[in-house]
Amino acid sequence: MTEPAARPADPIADFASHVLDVVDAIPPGRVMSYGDIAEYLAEGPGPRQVGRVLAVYGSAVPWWRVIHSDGTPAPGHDEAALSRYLDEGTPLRSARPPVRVDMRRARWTAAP
DNA sequence: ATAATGACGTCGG
DNA sequence: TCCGACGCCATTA
Repeated sequence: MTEPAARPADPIADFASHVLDVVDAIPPGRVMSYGDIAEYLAEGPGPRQVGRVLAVYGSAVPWWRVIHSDGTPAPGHDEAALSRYLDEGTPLRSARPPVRVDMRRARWTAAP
């Protein structure tokens, strides 16, 4: 091999990859919280890092299906998110600011 | 190396 | 219901 050294495993990139994969698997009309995803991956550093991944790579996945544990969408994107929710028929507890998804009904578990 | 920041979550007032 | 304080942890200044 002409590689200078074994490619250093990038735990961060690996984590990000898994996060994006999970988000992409959330069906329309359903949502997961940052904490849910962190818990599902179970080896991730925590919910905040899930948020970081979405802040950077979120444009490539259905980011509006990832919200806070209290049902409120990502800060600064509540307007765009609401539009998606209405379109997907996501159960809402409040369709007017503060926009809130009905977590009890909309919460999705990354079922295999 | 220490401090501040951030697409979080939980608790107390 | 709304807001602030803490704890958490990678990234940035």
